[in-house]
Amino acid sequence: MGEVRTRFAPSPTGYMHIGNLRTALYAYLIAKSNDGKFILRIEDTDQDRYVEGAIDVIYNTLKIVGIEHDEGPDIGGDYGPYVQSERKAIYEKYAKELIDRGGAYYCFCDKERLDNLREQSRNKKIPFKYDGHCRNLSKEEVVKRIEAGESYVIRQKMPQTGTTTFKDEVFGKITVENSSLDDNILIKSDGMPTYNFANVIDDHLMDITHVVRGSEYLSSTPKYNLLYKAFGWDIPTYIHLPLILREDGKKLSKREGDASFEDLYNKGYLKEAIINYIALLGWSPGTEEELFTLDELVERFKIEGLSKSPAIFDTEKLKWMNGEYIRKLSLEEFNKLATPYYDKAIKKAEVDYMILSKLMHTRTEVLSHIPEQIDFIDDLPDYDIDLYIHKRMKTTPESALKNLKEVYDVLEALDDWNFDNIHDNLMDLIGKLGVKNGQVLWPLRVALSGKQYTPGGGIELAELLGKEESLKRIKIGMEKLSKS
RNA sequence: GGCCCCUUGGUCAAGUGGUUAAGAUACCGCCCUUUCACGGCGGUGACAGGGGUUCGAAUCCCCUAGGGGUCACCA
Repeated sequence: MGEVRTRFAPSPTGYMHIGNLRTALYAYLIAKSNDGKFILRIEDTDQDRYVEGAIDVIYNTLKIVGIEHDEGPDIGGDYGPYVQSERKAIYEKYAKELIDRGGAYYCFCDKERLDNLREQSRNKKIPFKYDGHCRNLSKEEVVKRIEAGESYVIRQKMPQTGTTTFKDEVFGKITVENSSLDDNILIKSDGMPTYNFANVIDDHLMDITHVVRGSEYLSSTPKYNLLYKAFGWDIPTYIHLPLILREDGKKLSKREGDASFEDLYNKGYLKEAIINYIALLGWSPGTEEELFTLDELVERFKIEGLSKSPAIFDTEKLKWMNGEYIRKLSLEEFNKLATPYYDKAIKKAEVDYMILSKLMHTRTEVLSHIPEQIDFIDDLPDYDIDLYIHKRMKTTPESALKNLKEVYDVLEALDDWNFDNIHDNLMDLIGKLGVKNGQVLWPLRVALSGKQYTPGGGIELAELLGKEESLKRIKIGMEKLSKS
């Protein structure tokens, strides 16, 4: 076999949802794991759906995640142009050839007639199929009507008997009755090809060896096969991918599912985690490992590892995996990524972000969750003194008040405000009082944060908030407690 | 509805005729511990159902059920 060539052929809708990205990933992996080429082709034959800037979304996403194409509209290649709207003349030529070969025909049926047909089949409760009205027009009549300026499309002429079988690498052999195949439109009345035609022409002309796409194309693949046959072309290796479903089992939709790469990325999921996670939706390395970089995926990827059944996109697991990637970051890297989120939550207080990052690093699964975890830094929330009661710690409002006073005095006397100093002095106090750590530290943590859970304990928070603010908050705590 | 496809714990999944049916996540418990988190240890939980084939079936065949895809001058 020659060089493996795969392609990712999105239509520019301005939106890269997770399923599309995964298709791109797999196409890339199949090419790269075979030292092949990965091509980007833009399928923009639907002019009504033109979206400004949509192609940039595609470029940007691929660039961010590191899926680099070897050929494409932006970088060229030997098989261009890589934008379908620029290949109009090519499709036209092949459509004519196909007509000559008897695999297609001109059709002059207008929308009204078609709608009528559709209405009829709906009433009869049978699936709509073009009735072949124009299938056998004479050449003369066709010429005459075209010259008269009648609008036309070109339809594929499906065999009316027999079956068509094709082999898919993941789904195996699939056979359908030719009679169930509709005479699809190949060239629209605006002269543009439909996907049904363009994908076959382009895949052939661009020497695509492995066609990778979602399983929603499974049912139209026989038609494409017939096209290849009509032209006498080699049929590529088909690799249809199982769908990715939403948590409720429905197909991903951009309306509700919100599972676009962009959304996830903006929410604070790391690109490495997203790629790693979606790689595992529908593919398994066959081992127990599950953390892979893109390069490692290239190394491990095998078509045999693809599964047939659809996978549900599970945010919980993505979260966990994102946490894994965050924990792998160095403190400095984490700090850098977290800073914008700190800025969002901290407007007034002056805190050392590196100290904060030490606390947040193992406590962050998704970056966007950072602000709510540190919302107490700017403003001490108005909390209930019940917070001072901790069963296991055996703290009560009374003991809390007593120990808070002790803490206040110790901390107030501290000149050098750093973790070790705070720690040692507080521990001394605890020793002197002869109580458990929690007796002192729990009330301190509550007084400083006013929250039930915080990143870090009393000592860490004291260091973070600084002497002045810490003392102020402890005082507030004592006041609350003595009032009760 | 026709056609096509799919079906192992809540989720992702290994498994290709003989296994105590992996692992991960989630959940629960214990340990660590100044809360939480991290980390460590342990636990609950699955072959959709029914028929075959076979000495033996999660693995092969059939039926049923459930789910999905597709039936456009969209891709």
